Amino acid sequence: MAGRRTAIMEAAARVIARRGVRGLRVEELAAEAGVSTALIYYHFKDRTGILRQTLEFISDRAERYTRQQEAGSEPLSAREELEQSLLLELQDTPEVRENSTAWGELRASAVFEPDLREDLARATLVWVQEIAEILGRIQPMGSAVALAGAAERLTALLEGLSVRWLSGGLPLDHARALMAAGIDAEIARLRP
Amino acid sequence: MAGRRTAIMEAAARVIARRGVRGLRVEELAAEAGVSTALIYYHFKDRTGILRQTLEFISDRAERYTRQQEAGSEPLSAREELEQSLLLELQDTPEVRENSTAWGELRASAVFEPDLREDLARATLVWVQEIAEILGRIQPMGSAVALAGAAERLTALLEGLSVRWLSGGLPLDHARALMAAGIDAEIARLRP
DNA sequence: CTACCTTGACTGAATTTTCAGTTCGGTGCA
DNA sequence: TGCACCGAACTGAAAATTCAGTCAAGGTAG
Repeated sequence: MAGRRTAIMEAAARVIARRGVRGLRVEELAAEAGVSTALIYYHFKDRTGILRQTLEFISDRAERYTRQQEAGSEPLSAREELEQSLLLELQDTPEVRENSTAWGELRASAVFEPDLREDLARATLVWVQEIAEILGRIQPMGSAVALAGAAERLTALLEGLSVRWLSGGLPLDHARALMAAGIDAEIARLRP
Repeated sequence: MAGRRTAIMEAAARVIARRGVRGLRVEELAAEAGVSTALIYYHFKDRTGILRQTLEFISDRAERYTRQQEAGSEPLSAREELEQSLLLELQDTPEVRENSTAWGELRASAVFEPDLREDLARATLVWVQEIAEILGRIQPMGSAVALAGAAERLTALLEGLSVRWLSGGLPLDHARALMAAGIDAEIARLRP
């Protein structure tokens, strides 16, 4: 039902999280997906095709994923929503780790592969706008430019902290504390 | 006099900036350094060795490079020094681009290669402490913890903005403006 | 002085390894 | 009948790594 094609991309996301884009071996991918290598070439043109499609898949998934809000419990304040949304990416669960790692790889790869930039820019824009919108609810009198700026900084900060965490230089709880303080600083800055 | 060994690492930094850690081919490196591939193996154990040593080389160079201060002109205020030091990394000169790109690659690679982590952590620590020290001169009554936190955030933010710039998603002047505002926010946060 | 050795830097040309990508006979199933 | 798929061998090329030696500088015994 999920479709083998999708299963392959899901597996690719896991392998990328484990080995990196450069470290993805199509044989390992086949094993991870429980599929023959031949099938991979049946569904995708070549390795680059796998990568392109998977990275697109990842960025789509990342968009959906941040939007996983309201689950029946009491509605959050805008401030809580902001914290939740940003701190969501700093958790040591397989799912988050996989997504953050893959996202980091996507960013890093885009430095050398212009092909990837468009998707990346689009996904980033959506994300930034989402954060800006929440910030707008916290500080309704903030100018659009100021809100957008704060959102860009917060998301960039999160990415920066995230790589440090994933590359072993920053314990998770410390990263979370830093992020929380960053949110404070930006919100404080929005009121004159 | 510079020594072939050093020349190889300099060439490696250039190749990494051009192709990424992932894209470094030892044959291309040899060509770039004007040297035979065999010489590379004479000086370095293997490809991983080249990377390890080069990345150490890059981080040393980056330290020196940020410290390029007092050049006869009037002494800067601590605030100016902070801005200069951080915005230095957001410039479109070949040298800065090369260093930033290579540094970003180092970070990204460390996610998958634990070998690289130690050097990276050490270099990051030195950098953070340098920034914390400058912040301490701006806000002498700030607690050490608060100063360190602000320094960690500012450096992480810079890294985050830097990859976005290098991956084409963020125009340089905008990145600089965001960074400057981030500095403001952190300094404001340091005074109670 | 000189013939002989040693050593470190270096090279060109293999050799070996690693992968992407292909092919093909065959299976299950709708 | 044809689509989705397996599996496993195979090809070809790109890369990494090694090898057998050259060359120059310096030392040293006779």
